[in-house]
Amino acid sequence: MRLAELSARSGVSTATIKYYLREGLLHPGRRVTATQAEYDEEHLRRLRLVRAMIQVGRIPVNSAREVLAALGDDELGPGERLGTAVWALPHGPAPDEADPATESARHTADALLDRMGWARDKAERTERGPAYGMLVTAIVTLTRLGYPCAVDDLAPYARAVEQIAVSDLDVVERYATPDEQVEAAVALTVLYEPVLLSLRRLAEAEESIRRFGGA
Amino acid sequence: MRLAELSARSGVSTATIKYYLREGLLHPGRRVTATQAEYDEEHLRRLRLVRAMIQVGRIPVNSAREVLAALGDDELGPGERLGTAVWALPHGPAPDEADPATESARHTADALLDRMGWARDKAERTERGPAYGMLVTAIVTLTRLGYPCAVDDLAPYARAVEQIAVSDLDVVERYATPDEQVEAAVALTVLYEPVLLSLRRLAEAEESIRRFGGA
DNA sequence: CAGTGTAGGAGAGTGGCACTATCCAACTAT
DNA sequence: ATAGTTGGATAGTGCCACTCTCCTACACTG
Repeated sequence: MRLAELSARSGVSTATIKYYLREGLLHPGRRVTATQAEYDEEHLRRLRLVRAMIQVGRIPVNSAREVLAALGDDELGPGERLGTAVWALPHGPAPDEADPATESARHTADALLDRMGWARDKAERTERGPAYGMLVTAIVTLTRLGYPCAVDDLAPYARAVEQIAVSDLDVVERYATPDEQVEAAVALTVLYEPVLLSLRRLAEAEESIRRFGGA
Repeated sequence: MRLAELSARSGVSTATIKYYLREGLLHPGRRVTATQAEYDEEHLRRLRLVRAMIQVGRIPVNSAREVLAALGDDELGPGERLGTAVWALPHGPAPDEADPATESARHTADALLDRMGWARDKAERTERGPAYGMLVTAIVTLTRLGYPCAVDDLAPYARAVEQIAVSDLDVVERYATPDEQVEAAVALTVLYEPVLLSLRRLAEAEESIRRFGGA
């Protein structure tokens, strides 16, 4: 298929596809002549994943490129591919070590992880990815704003996401090959975030009405 | 306190504070002379909330202004204030009704809400806020990308967020006055989102290693 | 095979947004 | 007195995801 058809079938403008090609988010098509190229279903799938990451996941183009590079890196084993890809997913700023509040936030985070039995030692926590840093940063912010976030406040969240993780991995395991599993893991991590956030708001609205009544 | 001190105590540059004043995110200070104004603890608190919404919640300035307007609107009762504020929180595009996939996505969402016993009729679902639309849009995207999201795939998420909502509302109820409760509800909705997302990634990493082993 | 239209590559341009730099008149501290 | 600071107004900056323009090389049509 030609660029125009790729555009029609994906709903993405040709100009934007050209931009993605330039940015290295899409492999160039098979050159048919000096000025024409042929694209296939693989390009379409890739393009949809790119759109999902950028539009749904609000992932910057640079990060998306890194994620895709990790997904397609045949040098790495499945586990490394997944780790590298998820590592490249956007995460806020690392905690500010100069801020004394970071120290106690880290303490809170560690206490929570201990209680949950996750990532038992310090090395695992920092090496496993940026999520631990994201959590510490979030706790610092909450504390600075005067909102409570002791271990007891966070524990219900941790227990809830534990169930979610089980469900996520069940879905991933439905895929046959490691390659598919890795891609699915990245896609589902990103794509279920809006599901999670919107369901949380719905659940809050429901619970709020249950407690305080309508109006 | 003067603008410079407000800046020092909040860690926000004077230039940015001036920008927020201009944009109506902060009430102007009490004018002392023609060229000087006095700010108080209330301004500091408001400024921190603004920073949290914009930096942590990535809420656009325009939306933040609407949220703050709702919070401070004395014409409304507490329930309405909360509803209006949460409504103004950012949400992706509304579902594209022209797309036939929207129809079946809505069906999936409805089935999920029925199973959970949330927002029993159609009117409630659309009037309660944009979260229902967010959910439908997310389901459409997942389906288009070929990822499963039947009711059975979503139900674990819904059950998990149900627990989270209970915990959230427990926190809100710790606050004494309705005013504080409304502000806390908005702040916690926004500020716990990064906590939720980072914990989910940690839990996924943990579960992934549990199933597939390290490396 | 001429004519007309389209494909696709390259680079510059656009628009939105969250700031930020500059200027200036009015004030404050010494 | 005078040097520095304050705060308001305005214009500018930097980033980023596109998007527009131009141009040449083709591909169909008669």
